[in-house]
Amino acid sequence: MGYMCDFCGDQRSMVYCRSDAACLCLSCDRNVHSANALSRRHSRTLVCERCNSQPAFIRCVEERISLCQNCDWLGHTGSTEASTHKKQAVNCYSGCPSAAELSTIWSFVLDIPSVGDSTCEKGMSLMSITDNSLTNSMDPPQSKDGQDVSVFIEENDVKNIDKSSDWMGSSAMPELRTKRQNVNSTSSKTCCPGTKASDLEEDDKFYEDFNMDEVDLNIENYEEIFGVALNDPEQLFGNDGIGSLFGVKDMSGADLNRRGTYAAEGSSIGLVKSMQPAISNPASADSVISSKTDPNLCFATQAHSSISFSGLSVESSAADHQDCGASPMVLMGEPPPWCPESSFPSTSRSSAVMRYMEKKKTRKFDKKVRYASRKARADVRRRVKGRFVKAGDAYDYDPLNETRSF
DNA sequence: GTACCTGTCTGGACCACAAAAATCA
DNA sequence: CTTGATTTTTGTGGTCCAGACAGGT
Repeated sequence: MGYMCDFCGDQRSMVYCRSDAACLCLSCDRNVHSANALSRRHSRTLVCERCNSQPAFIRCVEERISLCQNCDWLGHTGSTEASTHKKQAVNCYSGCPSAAELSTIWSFVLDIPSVGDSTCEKGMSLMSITDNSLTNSMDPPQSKDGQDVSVFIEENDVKNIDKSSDWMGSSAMPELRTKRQNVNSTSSKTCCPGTKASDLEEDDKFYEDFNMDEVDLNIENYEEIFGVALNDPEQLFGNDGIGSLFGVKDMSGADLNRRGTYAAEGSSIGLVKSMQPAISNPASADSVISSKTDPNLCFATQAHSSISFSGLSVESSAADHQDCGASPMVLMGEPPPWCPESSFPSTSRSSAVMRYMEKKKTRKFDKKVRYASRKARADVRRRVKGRFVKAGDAYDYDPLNETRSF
C-alpha cells in the first residue's frame, strides 16, 4: 500500500485521492483526474509521508513532513516536545492544477515536479482548493484570492482540535481517528478560502438546492435550515437545537443504527451520539458535548466531527467511512456559520424550524410507489381501522366521502 | 444507583383486491 | 414459438399495537 503510484506503479505516489482511494504520482493524478468533469471533482491531498497510505491532513513544520491524522497522533502525542510542534494544514484540491498552482497550495513542498502543460485548462476553472478546515473560524485567513491558501495552525488551534478529539477518549484507537479523518473528507463542493468566484457561485447554488442524495433526503433550501439553525451554538446543541430540529435529540446510537435515515438527518450530533457507546471514557464524551458552550470547541467540532450526511452508523465499517470520503457534503474551510460572529433573530429561526417541520411532514423517505394504479385504488378503498374491507362490508373510513357506514 | 411510571416515537402487521407475473395448455 | 387462459404473487394506505427509549419521580 502506498509509496509507489497505484496507477503507474512507477513513480513515487504524492497525492491521495479519497474518491478513488488511491495514491498517485502527480502525473497520473493529472491524467486520471482530467478524464472527465466528475473525476476532476475528486478531492485530493498529499499522501502521508510516514505511512504512505493515508491522506495527509497536516504538515509538521519542525519535522518537515506531511502526516495523516493517525501518524500525527502517534507522532505528536508521545512527548511534550513533539506535541508543541507547529503544524500547517494540508489543503485539498480538485481539478487539474498546474505544478505552479500546486506549489501555491502546498507552499511547503519545494520539490513539486512539473507535470507538463495543462491538458485540461477548462478544468482549471473548476479547480477548488479546500483548506482542511483547521482555520479558526474567528480568525479567517486573510487572503481570499487564492494566492496563499495554506493556513498556519497556531498551537491553540491544534489544542482545540485535540479537545475535539478528546471525546474519542485516551484509549481511542488510532483506527478510530483514522475513521474520523475519513469522515472529514472533502469534496470539490466544499467551501474554502481562495475559492474562485465561480466556485462560490456554484456553492451558493449548492446550498440553495441542497440535495442529499445519499440518504434520499431532499432539502431544497439549505440556508432555510442550516443558515438559520446553525448560527447559534445553542441552537445547534441546546435543548431546542438541531437535535430537535432534526428530530434526533432523543435518539440513541441504536436508534441511529436502526433508522439510517435519521442518522443522516442527525448530522454531527447524531454521529457523536451514535459513537458514544464506543467511548470508553465518559468524561471524554462529555468534553465534546460540552462544546456547545465553547466557541472554540464549536469550531473544533465542526472541523473534525464535521457534518456528514452519509448515513453513518455505529456499525459502519472502516470501508464505509472511507466511502464517506466521497460524500459530497462535508463542510470545511469556511468559518462555521453558527459561530457567534453572526446572530439570527429568533423569529427567523422559529420560522425556519416551522418550514422545516412542514417539509419533513410532506417528505417521502424511501417510499416509492411502483404501481400508480394500485396506489390510486388504495387511495379510494374503504377501511375499518385502517384495514381494507371487502366491497359492500361496513366501513368506518371512506377516503372519498370520509363517511361511515355505521 | 435502581425501579417504576408516563409520554413519545417507531416499525411492522393487518386487511381486500386489482394488477402484474408466472405457469400451463 | 406464439397465444390465450388460468393461477399465483405483489403492492397499495390508514390504523393499531408492541417495543424501545427518555425523562421524571
